[in-house]
Amino acid sequence: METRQIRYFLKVAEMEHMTEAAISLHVAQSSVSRQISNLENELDVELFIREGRRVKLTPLGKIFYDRMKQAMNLMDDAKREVKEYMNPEKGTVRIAFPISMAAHTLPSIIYAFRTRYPEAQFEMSNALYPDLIKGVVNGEFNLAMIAPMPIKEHEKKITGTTLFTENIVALLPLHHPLANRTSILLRELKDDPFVVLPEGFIFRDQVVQACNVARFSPQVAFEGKDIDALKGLVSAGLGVALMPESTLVDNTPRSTVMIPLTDANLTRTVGVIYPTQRELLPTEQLFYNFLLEIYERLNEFKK
Amino acid sequence: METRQIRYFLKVAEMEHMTEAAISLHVAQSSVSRQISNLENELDVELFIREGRRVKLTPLGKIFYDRMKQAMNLMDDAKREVKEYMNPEKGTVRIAFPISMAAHTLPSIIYAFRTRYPEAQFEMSNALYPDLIKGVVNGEFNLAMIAPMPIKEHEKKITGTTLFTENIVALLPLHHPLANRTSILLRELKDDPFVVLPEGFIFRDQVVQACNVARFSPQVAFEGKDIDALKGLVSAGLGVALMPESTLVDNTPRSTVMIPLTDANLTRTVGVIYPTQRELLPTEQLFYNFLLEIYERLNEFKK
DNA sequence: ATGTATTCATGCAAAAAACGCATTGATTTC
DNA sequence: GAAATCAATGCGTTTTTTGCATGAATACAT
Repeated sequence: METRQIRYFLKVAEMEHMTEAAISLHVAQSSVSRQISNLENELDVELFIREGRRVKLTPLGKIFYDRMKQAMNLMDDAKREVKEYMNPEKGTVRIAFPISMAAHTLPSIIYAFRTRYPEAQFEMSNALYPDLIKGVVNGEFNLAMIAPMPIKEHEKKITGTTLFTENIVALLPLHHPLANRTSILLRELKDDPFVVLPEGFIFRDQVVQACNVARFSPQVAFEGKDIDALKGLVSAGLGVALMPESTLVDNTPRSTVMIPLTDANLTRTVGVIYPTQRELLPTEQLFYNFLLEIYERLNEFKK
Repeated sequence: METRQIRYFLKVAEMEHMTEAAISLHVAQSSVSRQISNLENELDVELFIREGRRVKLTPLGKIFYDRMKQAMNLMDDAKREVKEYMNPEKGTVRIAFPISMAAHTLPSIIYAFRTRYPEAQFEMSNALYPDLIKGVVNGEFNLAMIAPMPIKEHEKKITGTTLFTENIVALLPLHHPLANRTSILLRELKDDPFVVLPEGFIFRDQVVQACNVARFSPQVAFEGKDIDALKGLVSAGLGVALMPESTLVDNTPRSTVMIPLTDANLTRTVGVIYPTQRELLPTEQLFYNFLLEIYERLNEFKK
């Protein structure tokens, strides 16, 4: 069982297609086919079902995939750890975050971090809420920004810290009747069309729940698959939206206005998580400490 | 980073000797040397210090060793899991246990298990108390019998069940003044020479502590490095010993006599542990369930 | 101190493994 | 039913690994 075989296996499993996997791996299709075959021989097990011209993982193959994914992540991390050990400030931070932080929160953190450590590298990916947690648990990445902070249920496998609490605000088109107010109550929007994220996004659920607390069900007019899409929809006058305040800092779209909500508890907690079982890589540890330090000072300042 | 390199690396790290590692791996020394060198080149790091004709892990090498050990255990386990998936009853149970269970407890359990699953295989190893826990955590084995059951401190990483509670009894030479009694108090042995396990064995500490509870410090005459050695020492009349009852069942040595102790709480809990983070392999799961079932019935019967 | 025995690293040829190409047979698509 | 796509396989080529021989450095014994 050589890592080359495992790498080929993982790629084929993900693509469910040998030829494409071979292209993606920059080797001939025959090589991939043969290595997979060797692997199956060694394990004495069918990992793929050849149905017609497709290959799909068998149930057993899926189990094997999960295990190998984890093992390879472990090995890759170890490699990075060893390489970064001597000078962490030149290493790489691999971090994932929800789309809502892509525009402002993350960039400003990274900017600050790179001011102190100019040679640090970043690998970023965004993911939906459950995948952030899953990714941290199975080692796809070791750090994730997340909002809201997950609760007890995952406590055994992930550890984290709340960095700050931010307000949720309303974004209205400029010609909206309430656009001139300095603040509103959420319930005042009960008859407005809402633009929200699609099902599956945690922030959509938070919006709907907030409305329910304000004793109405939001009338969903449009769905946009990221925060910027929502902004566009509001900007076009197609509805109103709720957003975390940080996504609007320095970035309120044209023809819209941001209005604070005076409802109680209309906030979300933003934090960072990492796996309990594994240690952070040197550079990531540096970044994590940096995060805590920065936000501790910032929160202190707010008081 | 190929698994061949990692296997060579692990062996060299353990033996601190390339030539011996090569012999143990059934390859030429030059191959091992070359692969280690390749690995170091790829990682761009010194894994070993060449001091004279020895090789020792650098501090960084130690970190890498731990990571790789874990990764390889994961891969090996995955391989076994996949192979055993189809028919668990033909698979292998890898289990570790303290020496005190080597004579009676383990063999009788295994005998019973093999009566139901005649094709099951066993790989057994014994280890000191802390290594039992360490081994389960880092994946050297997935199951360990252990006594006493460890407490909270490791709760996050290991899970386990208490199987039964057994009495601790005294083993006396046949000509001992108390040898004809049907039971004694531990304190009656306060002036006797004791034979005990060496430092580092948990059961030694238990014995000493039990004596302290009986308000005396045992006078240690001899140390034997396993239970059978202790039995021999008692049999030769060199002292008295305390032992878990199960180690004497069907096996009281010649010229000795086993006497129950009437002190309260002179018992130890015997249990089985497995890692919280990983799932048991199919055959091991079978064995674990078997254990629970057997001892539940047995404990029921005792009442 | 000097010689001898070990031990790890390296050059080089042999063996083994992986690769790419071409082709086959099976299946899907139009 | 023809064309296209895909995975498997035979085969010659390339790459990698191995083993042997050797060299350099160190430890040990006398």
